[in-house]
Amino acid sequence: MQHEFGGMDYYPDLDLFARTELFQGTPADALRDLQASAARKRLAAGDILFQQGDGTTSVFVVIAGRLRASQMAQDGQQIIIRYIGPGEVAGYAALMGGDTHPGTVTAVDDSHLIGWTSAIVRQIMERYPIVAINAAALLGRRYHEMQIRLRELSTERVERRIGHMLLRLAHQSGRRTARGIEIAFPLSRRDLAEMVGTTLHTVSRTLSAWEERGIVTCGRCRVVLCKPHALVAIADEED
Amino acid sequence: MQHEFGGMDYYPDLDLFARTELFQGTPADALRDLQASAARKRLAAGDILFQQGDGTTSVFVVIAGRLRASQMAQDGQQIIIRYIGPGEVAGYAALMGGDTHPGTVTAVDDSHLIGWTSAIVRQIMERYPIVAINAAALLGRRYHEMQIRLRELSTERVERRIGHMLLRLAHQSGRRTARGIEIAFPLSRRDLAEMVGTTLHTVSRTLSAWEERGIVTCGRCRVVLCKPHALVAIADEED
DNA sequence: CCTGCAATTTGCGCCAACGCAAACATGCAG
DNA sequence: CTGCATGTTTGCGTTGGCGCAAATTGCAGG
Repeated sequence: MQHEFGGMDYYPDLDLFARTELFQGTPADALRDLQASAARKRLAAGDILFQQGDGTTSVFVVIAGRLRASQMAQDGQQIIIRYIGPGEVAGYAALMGGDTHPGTVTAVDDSHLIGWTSAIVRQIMERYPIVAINAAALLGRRYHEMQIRLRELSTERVERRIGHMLLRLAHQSGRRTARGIEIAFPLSRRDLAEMVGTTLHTVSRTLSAWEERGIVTCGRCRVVLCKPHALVAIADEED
Repeated sequence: MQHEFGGMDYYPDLDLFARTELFQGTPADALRDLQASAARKRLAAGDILFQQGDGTTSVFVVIAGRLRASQMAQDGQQIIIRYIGPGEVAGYAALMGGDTHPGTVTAVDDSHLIGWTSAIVRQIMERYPIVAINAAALLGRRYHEMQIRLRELSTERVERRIGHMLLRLAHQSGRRTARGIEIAFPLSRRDLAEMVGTTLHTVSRTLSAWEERGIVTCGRCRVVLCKPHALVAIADEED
């Protein structure tokens, strides 16, 4: 629904490159430099890109596929921070000069990425301020997203939170189908629960109730929004 | 406990300036440029710097005092995002090219700030990449903070969340006193509740219980941690 | 010193959602 | 085709902490 990054191109062309959230607006010669110093990486669904606590070695830009960023506490409880799609950055720690990755990033679909080491990224940002400015913009957007989620989690009931999250996911990576808007990557009840701060049981019950009312259709790791407007009503109605 | 920004200096000297999270590492001539284009601002406790939804006009750096950043939903429910102290940035939207402020910022103590318009900030970041890099770093740190709070809010009980938050606040702006570490700005039960996602009633009950055990001492809008180690135990103990 | 507002404390009833448990689907491996 | 692992549904008892209400305390302004 957002950018289109041309399927499975393994060697992305400059044009595609220039539409990336980190590199948009970068002059063409800089893009060529960048491409020269980039490392390509393929991941199969389920593969781990890096783990929480790992030393920060690189920043990655997603060319195709989708990944999940998650945070874990010592006791094993984990939450999902966000899903990362084409054009977006994975491994922001290297952008901000952090020395370890604050979360784990896992591929949820087969994915293609390109990466740069922290040192190179730093040089690039010093030479081409637009890249540093883009980095600030992208981190600012994510910070803002988190503020909103924190507010939702603090003040809203579970049903409404699930509604908001599905709408957000549909917006980020929904795919129009005959039955409605489908979340375009495998999303289990547990995943959804770990995004909105509840249990898979509660998510399951909620989705069942919605399915009864024809608002959604779901299968194993699949959710299709049949009546998005009804979801909006649930998520935003006064009361 | 963190930086010291020399009390009430209204015209901060370059040295102080250079210890700011946004400008550290900036060359001296740039700092002089910056100072020339800055606008000074004083706020009394309770004054509003800007409100959620306002058009983004400026970024501010706190020289002295303390402010509170909050987020409000349509229904009036609000949460506190964070407290902003000396050396920190208020109004990050202008750093990331946003066109409206995503939250409201209010002074909780008499405060001194210096500010730059979005346009000037943009120019500065283009001319001195270190400033853009610092902006990315600072937004990254806040993003990371939010991830941790989101995880706590998702997975931990209220008592533990209150414990973590008090420890965090003490770390950011604690002041050693005879009785223990005092949170160095007015913090009501309601404020604490809006930071950890609960009600002022629950906060009050929790603090009362802790006061009984000698872990904290509190008054009206005051909290002193008498036994920080006991709080750490509550916040981090297994189980 | 008095008055009034705002912050705090505390009691009590209730319910949304959790936790556990058990049955049931679905898709992949062999 | 069959079995297994993983995901999903659903029932049921429990409870943390919310919501309401009322009493109390502390601070500021007159």
